[in-house]
Amino acid sequence: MDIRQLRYFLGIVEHGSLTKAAEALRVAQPALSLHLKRLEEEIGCPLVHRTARGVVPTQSGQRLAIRAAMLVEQMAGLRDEIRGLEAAPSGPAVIGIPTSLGSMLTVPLVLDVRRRYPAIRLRVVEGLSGHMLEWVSSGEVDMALVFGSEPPPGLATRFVARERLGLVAAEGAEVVVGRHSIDLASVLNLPLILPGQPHGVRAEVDRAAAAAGIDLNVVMEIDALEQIKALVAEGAGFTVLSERYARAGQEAKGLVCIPIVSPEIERTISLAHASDRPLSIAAKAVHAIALDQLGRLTKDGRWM
Amino acid sequence: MDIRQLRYFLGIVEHGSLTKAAEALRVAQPALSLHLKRLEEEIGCPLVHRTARGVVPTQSGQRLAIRAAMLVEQMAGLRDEIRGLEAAPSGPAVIGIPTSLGSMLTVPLVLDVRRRYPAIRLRVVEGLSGHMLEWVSSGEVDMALVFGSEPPPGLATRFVARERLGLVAAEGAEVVVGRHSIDLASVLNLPLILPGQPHGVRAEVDRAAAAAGIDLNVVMEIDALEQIKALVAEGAGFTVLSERYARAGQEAKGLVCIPIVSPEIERTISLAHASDRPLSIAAKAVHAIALDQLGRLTKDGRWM
DNA sequence: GGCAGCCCATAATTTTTTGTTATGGTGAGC
DNA sequence: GCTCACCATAACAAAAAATTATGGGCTGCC
Repeated sequence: MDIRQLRYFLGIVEHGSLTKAAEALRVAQPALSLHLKRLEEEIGCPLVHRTARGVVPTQSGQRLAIRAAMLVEQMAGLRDEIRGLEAAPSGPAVIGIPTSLGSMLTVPLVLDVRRRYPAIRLRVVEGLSGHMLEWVSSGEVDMALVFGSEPPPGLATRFVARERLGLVAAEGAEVVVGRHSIDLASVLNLPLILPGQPHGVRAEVDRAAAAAGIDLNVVMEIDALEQIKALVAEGAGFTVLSERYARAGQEAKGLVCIPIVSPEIERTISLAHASDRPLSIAAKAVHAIALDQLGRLTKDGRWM
Repeated sequence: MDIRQLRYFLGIVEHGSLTKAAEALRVAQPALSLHLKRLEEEIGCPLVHRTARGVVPTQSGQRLAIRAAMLVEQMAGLRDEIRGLEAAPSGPAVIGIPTSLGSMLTVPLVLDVRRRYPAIRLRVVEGLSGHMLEWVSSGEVDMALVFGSEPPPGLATRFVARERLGLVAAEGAEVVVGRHSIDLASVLNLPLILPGQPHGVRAEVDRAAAAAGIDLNVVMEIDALEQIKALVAEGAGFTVLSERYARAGQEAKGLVCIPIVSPEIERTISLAHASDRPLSIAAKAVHAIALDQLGRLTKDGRWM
C-alpha cells in the first residue's frame, strides 16, 4: 500500500467518480482505475460501489478514506515539522574557548546567539587550550576553538585564523629596548615563563626549540596566562604569546611585545567538533555564528 | 515523500549504515544512497552524518525516524484494519429469533448475510421467546431478539420496535363482530389460549391482568403459536398476539384480530447480546445487518 | 425499446521511477 | 603510506506508473 494510492483513493471518494477525480488529480482515468483495483485486491474487499454515474464508497471504503486522510495529512506535515525544527534551533549548545581567545570572542558570540536564536541555551566553557581537544572528543563540549593546523583524528576542523607569536618582556628589559623584532634563537635562550605542556603556545615553542636544536630555559610553568603576564611585568622572566593577546587588556601595561622572526612562529586557530557524530541543530547554528564572528574579527584587521 | 523512503530511512538509522541496511532490506546499497539523498533534498537538511564507518542520524534525522516509524506502522495496520472490518467476518454466528418474528425476519436476514459476508455461517435458531434470554446469557446464541423494555442484567440491548397486542378470535365470534377494538378487562375475562409463562405475550398479559386485578382465565397453555392460532380458529378460545403476527401468514384465515384498548398493551422488541463478552467479528456483522433489516421493516410501515 | 451519453474496465504502448552492477573517492586504522 | 570499509556516482536494466485507444454496461431520453 502506497501513499500515492491513498491520495488517489481520497480523490476518488471525494469526487465520487474516477473520471472527475482523474481530472482533479491531473492523471488519466485508467491510472485511477488500476490503482483502485490494486488497492481493493490488497485489502481484499471492494472499496467502492460502481454505478452508472460514478462510484460511492462502501463501508470499508469510507473507513479507509478516513484513515487515509489522516495518514496523508501526517505525511504532509512531516516535512514541515522537520523543517521547522531546523529553522528554529533550540536547546543546549556548548562551545569551548581558550582563555586567550575568550576576551575577544565570548561576549559578541553570546550576544549574537541570543539575538538570533533566543531558544538556544548557549554555554561557553573557557579553559586552557590544551583541554579543548579532549573536551571535544569526549563530547563535553559540542565544539571548541583549538590551536594547531593538523586536524587531530576524530575531529573535523574549520580554519579560522593564523596568528604570529611574539616575545613579551617587561617594559625596559635590556633585550627589547630599541628593537622591533627578535630572532628565534635569542628568544629560546631567555629565561621563559610558559604554560605546561598541553596548553597555549607551549606546543609551538617546544617544536621551535626542537627544530632549532636548542634546550628551552623554562624557569616557571604556570597554567594561567594572566598570571604569566603579571610575572613577566615584574621582570621575573619572559614569555611568548600571540601578539594580539599580549597587547590586549589593561594588563598589557608594563609589558612590551615584539615579533619573533627568523623564522616567525605562527599558530593556527581552528574551530573543531567531533567528526563521528553530527552537531545538534542548535550547535550547528552556534557553529555558524562563531565562524561568522571570527571571520569578521579577521576582516576587521584585529587579526591576521 | 514516499512511504518506501521512510521505511528505507528507518532501516538506515536502525543499522547505522547504508551497506548493512541494504543487506537487511534486500536492496542494493546505491538504491538507499539515492533515496536518502532525495529525502534530504526534499526536507532540505541533512538527515544523517556520514562517517568512515557508517552513518549516524542528525537531530533532524532522529526526529524523522521517530515520526516515520509511527507512520509506517499505521500504514501497515491500515490494511488489517479494513480487512477486519469486512473481509474478516467469517465463521459461525448464531442468532435467536422468536417464532413470532421469524416469519418476517429470517429469510431476508439469511439472504442478506449470505450476500454481504459469504464467509459467515449464519445459524438462525427459532424458538419461543422465553428461551431467548437464557440462550443469550449462556452463549448458546450470540444474540437474540427479545421482548421487554428493561435490559436484563448482563445483556446489552438495542431497541428495535414496539408493537401493539390485539385480541385474536375466530371469525364470527360473538365478542368481536362489529367491533374495532376491545377493552382490556373484557379480554382478560375471556377463555384464553396462551403460551406458558416465559414465552411470547404471556408476560405482558399476566402483567396486565395483575395490574387490573383480574384473574386470567387460561383454558390452555400451548407453547406453539401456530397451533394456538389454529385452536382459536376452531373456536376453542381466544388469544392475544401482536397484531402484526396475528395477521401474518396464510394461517390468518378464519381469524380476526382487533386492538386491545383502555389501556393498550404494548411490548418492546430489542436485539440483545451478552454484554460481558465481545461479539465475534462475524457476529458483529450479523448484528449490524439484523438491526439494519429490522430498521428497514420498521420504516416500511410494516411495523410501528 | 433503441440510441446517445456518461462512466468504468481493459489493452497496448510510452514514460518515469526504481533498482542493479561497476567503479571512484574518502577517511580511519594499522 | 597502505588497506579496508563505507558512501557516492554513473551507466544500464527492470519494474512501475501513466497515457492513449478502445470496449462494454447502465441511464435516461427520445
